[in-house]
Amino acid sequence: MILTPEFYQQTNVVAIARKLLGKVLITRINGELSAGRIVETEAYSFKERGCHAYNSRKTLRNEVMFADGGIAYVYLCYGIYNLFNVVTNKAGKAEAVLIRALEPVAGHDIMLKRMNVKKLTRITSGPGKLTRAMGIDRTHNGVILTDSEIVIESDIIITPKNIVATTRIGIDYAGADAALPWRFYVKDNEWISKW
DNA sequence: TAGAGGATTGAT
DNA sequence: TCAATCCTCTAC
Repeated sequence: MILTPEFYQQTNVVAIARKLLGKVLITRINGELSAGRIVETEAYSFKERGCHAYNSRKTLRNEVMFADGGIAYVYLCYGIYNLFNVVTNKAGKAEAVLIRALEPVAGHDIMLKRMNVKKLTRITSGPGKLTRAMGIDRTHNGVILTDSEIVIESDIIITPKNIVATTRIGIDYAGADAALPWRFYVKDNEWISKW
């Protein structure tokens, strides 16, 4: 079942980041279907420095974060990688969940082709890599995740004891907020970005 | 309008 | 440890 706008518009982005573990991200780009189970996420909120929209600072890039939850926020990082986020909360409350790793469940051949590799080895283990494998790029910024080329469906439930909470990656500039335990991943899963 | 830097990755 | 690479934001 496709996740509803109500799911995305809950007001606790950290809770949503936890619940997204086990869900399945599905893309149908140019008619090519691929899907992956979400095994690693990070939460970002306008309330803390790690977030592009810290202090509700609105720019051309992060504008979609200020819309109602349930759409994609895709942006270019380091000039090379597209990073895929799910916008959450209500309009005006800029929060999002970064999808950091997937476990491929369908469309393996398409992913291998997009990555230009032959073997299915950790091709979705990292935020920059999974967007390439799934065919996501900046043209998908702002698409509706409940009805578009990109959707997320509910699937298995990850029980709390199988969820690991730790600090986020690559946000040293965020000062004290870099210590927030807002990164979540499925325990012992071989597809997470780092362990 | 120029300059600095980044929610990363893979090779050295 | 370091370069690739280019868009975005900030300051002048």
